[in-house]
Parts: sequence; structure tokens; C-alpha cells
Amino acid sequence: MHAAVLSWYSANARDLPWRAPDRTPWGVLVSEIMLQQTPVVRVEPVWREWLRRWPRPADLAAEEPGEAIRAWGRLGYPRRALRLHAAAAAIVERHDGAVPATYDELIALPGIGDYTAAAVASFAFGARHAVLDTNVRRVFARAVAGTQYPPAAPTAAERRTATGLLPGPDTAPAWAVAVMELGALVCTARSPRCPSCPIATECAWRLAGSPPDDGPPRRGQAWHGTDRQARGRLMAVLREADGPVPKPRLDAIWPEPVQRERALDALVADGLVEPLDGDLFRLPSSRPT
DNA sequence: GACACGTGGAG
DNA sequence: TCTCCAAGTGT
Repeated sequence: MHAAVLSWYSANARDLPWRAPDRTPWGVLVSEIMLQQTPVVRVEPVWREWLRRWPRPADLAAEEPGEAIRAWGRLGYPRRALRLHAAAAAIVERHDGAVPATYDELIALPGIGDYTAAAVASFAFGARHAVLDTNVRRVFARAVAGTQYPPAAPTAAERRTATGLLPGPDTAPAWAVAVMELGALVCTARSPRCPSCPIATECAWRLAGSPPDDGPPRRGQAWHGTDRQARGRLMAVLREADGPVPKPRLDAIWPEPVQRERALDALVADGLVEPLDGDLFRLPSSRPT
């Protein structure tokens, strides 16, 4: 399985800027945060702008957090921008401005969990880690476990599978990115391209006749009328404004007052919005007002 | 472990 | 239209 996947990757890997030879660990870290729950096509232009503007952690750390949120644009989950800014500050404080190389140091940074710590350690520093993202989990669910989809949340069994398949130190990073790419391009969630798959002949799910998932249906996330939608509208207004925004302008984006206030309060509590005197609101500044 | 958390493209 | 889902994390 390893040789087939690695060979497939060398012939089919996408040419992404965070994989370029001149990439930096900082660039890899920024890409991993941006790619959380977000498609590559939407990330790439924003990533380029961020790296041009803030080529080192110290450059972002010196910026106001509100600028990071503004430059995040419409990538979604703007708390990621806030945490990435906080991570940059922590890297300056704790690591002298250099992205740390170990899993333990990485996972201690804000916004970095198990997946991102393993991914950065592996892709940026060549460390040997099981990198368990949604793509990898789906590939192993099919190829190894013989099911259409992985469990809702990562399990100990999945970790054992991923760890057990991890090759030696020399090829572990290439293996990790190759399996991920296979999941992203071939072993996709909706319509897997099995005829193009390098391990189709040894895929447990395929060999079992591609049985449909027998687990409980995964319920989608509601959107219309939710607090999340209200928050999104509030953030859009604040992002696009040059300076502080009067509250009436925020009130105009959502008709239901209780939910609107709750959403705004939550954004303030999350540190994504800063309230000012005189019923004004803006993206957060690092300076006291 | 369940939930909240943005956004927009594909089928 | 409407559902699904895209390199998860924090609580």
C-alpha cells in the first residue's frame, strides 16, 4: 500500500504554495490553520496575502488582532484568525520568534490541536507523526476498516491504525501528506474516484462491495436563523468598516433583537469585537481604549 | 462526548 | 432549492 500511495502522490500532488521548496514553517502553520474546515481554493489567495504581509510570526504579532481578522476575509470561523495572532505572539514570547518544531510545543499554542501539531511537525520539520485529518481518516476507514465513513470523532482504534501504518522516519512525512492528498483528490467523501485509486485492489471497503454506511445519519449544521448566521453578518459589517461602527448599523443586519444582542455579546466575549464608549463597536485593538 | 463555531461551492 | 461538506479546536 505504501509504495502505491507514495508513487501516486509524486505523480498527482497539487502544486500548492505551502508545499513549495521555499516554504517556511510559519507558512506551513498559517496554511494549516486556514485549511481547518476550509477548502484549498478559498485558502490559497488569502494565504498568499498573509505571507506577503506578515512573512514572520513577529510581523503578525506586532499587528493589531483586528487586522488579522480583517485580512482573514470570508474564510469563516474568524476565531481562527484571532488565535493565529495569539499563536504568533506566543511564538515571539516563548520561542524567540521561531515556530517550534516539536508536537508538544506546537500543541501548546492557541488554536493548535492534535491534527495541526502533528501536521506542522511532520510537514514543516520532517518529524514522524500520525497525521489524522478527515481525509486520512476516510482513507483508512475504507482501505483498512472497510467502512464508507470513519466514526464521528477520532477513536483509539483509528490512532492505532494510523500509527501502525506509519513508515520509518525517512518516509513518514511523505506518507502523511500522500494519504491526505489521496483522500482529498480520489477517496473523496461523496463520489470516490475508485477507478483512479492506486490502492483500489486492496481496499477493504471496495473488496466488500462498497457497502453504504450503517451508522447513524450525520446531521448537517443548521444555518438559517442561527446565532452563527447573525454573528457572521455582524462580523462582515465590522470587517468592511474602516473604523468603529455605531450600534444602529449593527442592529440593521438582524431583525430579532434578543438573538442579535446575544450574538453581539458573544462576539465581544470571544474577543472578536471590541465595544467602545458611545455605542460604538470595532474589531479588536491591542491597545487600551 | 456533544456542541458551537462561518462560508460558499458542488451535486 | 437544499443538503452536504471542506487539512478542527475549545469548552
